[in-house]
Parts: sequence; structure tokens; C-alpha cells
Amino acid sequence: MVKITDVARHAGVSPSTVSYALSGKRPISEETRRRVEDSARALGYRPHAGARALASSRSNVLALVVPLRTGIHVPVVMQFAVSVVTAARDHDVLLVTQEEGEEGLRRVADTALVDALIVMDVQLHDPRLPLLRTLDRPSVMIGFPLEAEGLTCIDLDFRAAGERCVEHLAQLGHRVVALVGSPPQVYVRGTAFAQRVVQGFTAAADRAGIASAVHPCGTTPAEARRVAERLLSEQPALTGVVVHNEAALEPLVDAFEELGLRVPGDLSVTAICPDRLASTLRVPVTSVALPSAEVGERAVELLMRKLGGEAVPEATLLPPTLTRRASTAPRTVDPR
Amino acid sequence: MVKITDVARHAGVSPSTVSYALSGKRPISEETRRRVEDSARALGYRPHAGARALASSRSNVLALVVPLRTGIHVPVVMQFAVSVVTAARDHDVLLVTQEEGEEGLRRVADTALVDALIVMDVQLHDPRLPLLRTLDRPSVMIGFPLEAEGLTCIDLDFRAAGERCVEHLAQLGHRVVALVGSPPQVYVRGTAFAQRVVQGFTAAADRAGIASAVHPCGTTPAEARRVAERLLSEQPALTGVVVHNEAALEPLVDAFEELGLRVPGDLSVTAICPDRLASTLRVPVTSVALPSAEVGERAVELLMRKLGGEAVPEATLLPPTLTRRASTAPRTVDPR
DNA sequence: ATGAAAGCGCTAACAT
DNA sequence: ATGTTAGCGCTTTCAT
Repeated sequence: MVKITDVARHAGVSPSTVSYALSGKRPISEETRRRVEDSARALGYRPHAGARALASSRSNVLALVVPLRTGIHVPVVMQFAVSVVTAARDHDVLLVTQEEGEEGLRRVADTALVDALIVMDVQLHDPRLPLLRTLDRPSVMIGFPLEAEGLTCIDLDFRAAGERCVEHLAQLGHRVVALVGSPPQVYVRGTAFAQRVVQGFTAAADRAGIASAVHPCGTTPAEARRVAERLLSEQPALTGVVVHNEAALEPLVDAFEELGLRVPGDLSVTAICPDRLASTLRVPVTSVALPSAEVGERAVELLMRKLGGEAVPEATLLPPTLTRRASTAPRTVDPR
Repeated sequence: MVKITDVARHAGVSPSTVSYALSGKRPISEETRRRVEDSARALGYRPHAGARALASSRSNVLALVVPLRTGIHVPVVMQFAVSVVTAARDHDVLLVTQEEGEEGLRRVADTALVDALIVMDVQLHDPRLPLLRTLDRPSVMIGFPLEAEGLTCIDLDFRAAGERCVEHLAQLGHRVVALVGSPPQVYVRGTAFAQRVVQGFTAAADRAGIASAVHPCGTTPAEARRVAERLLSEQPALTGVVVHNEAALEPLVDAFEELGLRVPGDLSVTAICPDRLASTLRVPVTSVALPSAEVGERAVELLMRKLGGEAVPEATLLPPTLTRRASTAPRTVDPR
């Protein structure tokens, strides 16, 4: 293994000069820098990560804590992970599963394996909050707990997303709408984003003076079909549906059509889901995108600023963007 | 930060005794061990990862190199990643994207950030092979290159999987079969597993004396439909289909039915895909599972043995398991 | 069974 | 602008 002293000798300078020349942490004459860089390249020098971490108390590694639980759409997690890896230019990314729990966080943080953490899928009453507050490493959470005092959170503004969908339907003249939401257990464990969609959905419907109902929904086609039937029997005048459930979206639309309802002819459907999904369905669905990539980038950016000692806002809400596609249309005067 | 000397003082022993007591790397009296463990717990001692890596030249971190390219089914990658994290008990997992290329591998390996590497999505002529051979850290590849001399590979036996599907169809009396494969670019870049399926499929069909054809297929519903049409026009007597393309499976079955063919009444369909997908389709599909979890576990196990200096087989092929579901049936005497 | 002490390779004060 | 040097916290010989 070639080490810094080897490079120093080869370049005819001291080890510290090599360190500074390569890190740029103090001014080095143009000529010396070139010599050092040439020597480093010639010898194939790679600083030892552990030694560097020990001496500088910086590992240049971030932890990414990913959820693996029911009701979480896997591609979203993956896309997010990729965007974090990509955005974290000079940091590597350590994958921590949520199953490792608080112990996992403590392990990577307290051993100084990582400099900072990104925590996905934060619950309203997340048991990890106290720990994240006392950890001596900065963190950014994807999602909002009930009490975020002293923490840093970022996410799509799900409340606004719910509102946006209803407003879109209301503008098209729909007067009776329903929300098909996440699986029941998602609400039970208090996932903030799911509840915020409900709030936004309901508030916007009330404000527009239109009738609304909320239905949790499982992730299998069979459950989607059951929900579709319940929807129509409970709200016979229904003409607008908001879907916040990636897995159920396609089977739901299928179920509607099997039940004799054309989309968007009889029923307008909007969703909150990745664009990729909404645009590839048989009937492309009007949707508010889950901006995984943007959330990832911004999360890393916030983390870097915190690592730099900068103060950052506790909450960052990304505004929703609704893209019109083929699944929504003005309400017909005589529906059914 | 509490360090090993703090624990040593608290327990009334030397730092080396603490190290040995906690690592078990040399015999320690029962009583001393207890005292050390108690002190460590009382003080909340966590060994500094960097210091440990520097002193022991072991980081206890594995690199997982994941593909992000077209034609790769994301949930499979994610599930695999999770199984690696889970199986790698005492190692953490660093996520490296394939886009970082050879430089990425070199960075994490040469800086001693990781002890070993798991490389997914290996190509037949993978440019990383020479590097992996010369790297001073062990690696395991998921997938088989053409020339694996000196390397360690593991994967589902895709050739056998292709054979298995054909044999199943042949047993049911089908005499004309087709393989719907991966997107063309997957073959173009020489992804071994895709080609092996083709080989197995073709060989088994020839052996059984039945007619066969192979059709690459894109990942969009439109492309799936186009392929379905081509299939039927080119092989009018077709009654058995093998699908090796996660994204195309569902739209393909839909397309068949829209074209007036019942599954399995007119057309028997088998797939090579995750069980999770095969079993949740409208018509549950007879399939050979992609055992992501098992591949992950076995890969980690191989890596651990290599880290322990043990010799391991160059190639590990996991035998395919076919699960019968609703999509295959005996050929009817008078098809169409 | 335990202790003393020498590094592991790097960074960052502290010189000059 | 560059060099000297003292650690960073741990593991692991080498002693006893």
C-alpha cells in the first residue's frame, strides 16, 4: 500500500505538504502542487479512509436509513437512494435498514462510521426522534413527525398535494369525490404523509363545498377491487377520485372499468405517485409527482450545510406540481 | 466521546485487556470479562470505526455495487440489497452505484473503506473484471461473465430455468413455444443471464422436438402488445410462452387476452420473475422464482469465507424452482 | 491471564 | 509557502 510518506518522498516534500496540496486546505505554490499531484498519480496513492477519519474526525460517509415495511413502494425508496448517492458527491452512502432500529442508528453514529444521517419514512410519533436529537451527528428526516423541534425535515407538501388534486377535480365541475389512500396499517402507525394528504383532501373539499369520503386501501388487486365497489355503493354520485397508493392505482382503474365506468368519461382519477407510474398506465393518470430525486438532492444539501455548521430551516416543504393527463375530464352534465 | 482507555480505567485493567475482552481474541478470565463488559456498558463505549479500521486493517464494511440501468427491475435490486444488509450481520453495507464505474470500485477498495465487494449485474464482457482480479480485496459477483477465471460468481442457474419452463410446457403437451425476453439492449450489452435463458430455452425445445422462437421485448405496455401481435402472426400455432421480463409480463398477458386468447385456455404462460410478481397478477403465473434473498445470503456467505482466507468455488449456480400457478394448462386438442 | 508499548496512516496545530 | 510533530483511538505484538 502506498502511503502519504511515500508520496512525500517521491515529490521531495513533507507529508503535511502532500496532505495540504491534495486537500487544498492551505495555499500551496503552483509548482509544488503539481509535483505532489504527479507523484500521487504516479504512485497510485489513495488515502486510507480509516486513518483519515481518525485524524480528521470526518469519515465522509452518510447513513441512509431506508424503510422496508408494508405499504412502502419499493421503487420510490430505490430512486431516492440513488438520488442521495448521486447528490452526495464527496460522501459515500451507508445503507441502514429501518429494522435495525435505534440500535442501528446508534451504531453507525456513535462509532463515527458516518458523519451524518438521512432518515426516511419518519412516523408522526417516531421512536427515533429523541435519539436523533441527542446524537452528536446531524441528520435530516424525510417526512414530518408531529414534533420536529430541533430537527430538520423535508418532504413533498402532502397536504398541499391533497388539496391540489381536489381543486383540480373541483375546477372540472366534480361535486362528489373520494380519496383512496394507503393501507390501513399506514394510518395506524401514524405515517405523517398519509394523514396530511387526508387533511388536505378533506379541507379542500369542504372549502369547495363538495362531498368527500376517505377509503384506506390495501396493495393487492383484490383489495383495490373491493374498495372500488364500496366506493360506488357508498357514493353513487361519485365522479372524482384521488388515489394515494401506488400499488392500488392500476388495479383500481381496472376495477372501475370492469364495473362499467369509463375513465375519464364517468370517473375522473387523479393520483399522488411517481410520474413514471402515472404516465405508463393504460390510461395515463393526472397526478401530483413524488419528487424523489429532488427530495434526495435537497436532503443532502441540507445535511451538507449542517455539517458545515450552518443553520438550516427545520421544515422544508416542496410544493406539489400537478400534471394533467388523460384520466381527468370535466364532469358530464348527466353522469350515469 | 468515551474511548477504550476510559473503559480500561473504569474497569481497572489495561486497554489491551479491554480490547481482548470485547473481541474475544484471546482468553480472558470470566471475572475480568464481566468487569470490562459492565464498564463498557456503563460508559456507553463504542469503538471508533476509523481507529479500529486503521489498527486492524479491517473496516467491517462491504461494498454493494448496484445497477441502475435500463431493463433492470428495481424491486429485485432493492430486495437483494436488503438481503445483503441482513445477511452481513457484523458488516455494514456501502452503496455504490454502477455509474461510478471502475473508479468507484477503486475508490472504496483502495482507500480501505471496504473489506470486500459484491458486484451485481455482471456482463459477459464486463470491463470491471480485470480490476476485480487485481484488487487486493475479495469480491463476489452476481451473475456470470464469459471468463470467470480467478473470480467468484453466483446466480440462479438461468440456463436451467429456461429449460425448466420449456420442459413444463412440453409436459403439458405444447408443441410450439416462444420466449419473450429482455429488452434488446440487454442482449446487446451481453448480459449473461439473459443469454443463458435463451440457451436453455432453445436447447430444451430442440431436445423435446418442439418449435421455438425468441423475441426480445421492451418494458412498456405498448411494446409488450406489439410483441404479442408479432408472436401470434409469426407462430400461428403458438400455445406456450415463457416470459423473462418483469415489466412486460402483465401487459403481455393483457395483450393476449385482448387479442382474444385466454390464459391458460388458449395460451399457457410461464415466467422467470420474482414470486411476488407472479403470484399477484390477475392470472397468477406459473414461474421460476428469482431467489434474490437466497442469492444475497449466499453471496455474503461466500464473501465471508473468502475474507477468512478460505477457498470457495468459482461458480455457484442455484437450481431453479418452478411453481405451478393458474397460467399453464395442458394443450387443448384443438387449439383455435 | 494480563500489561506495556509500538504502530496503523493521516491531519492539523505549531513552528519557521 | 513549507516543514515538524503530536496525536486521532484502536489492535496487536512482545513481554511477563
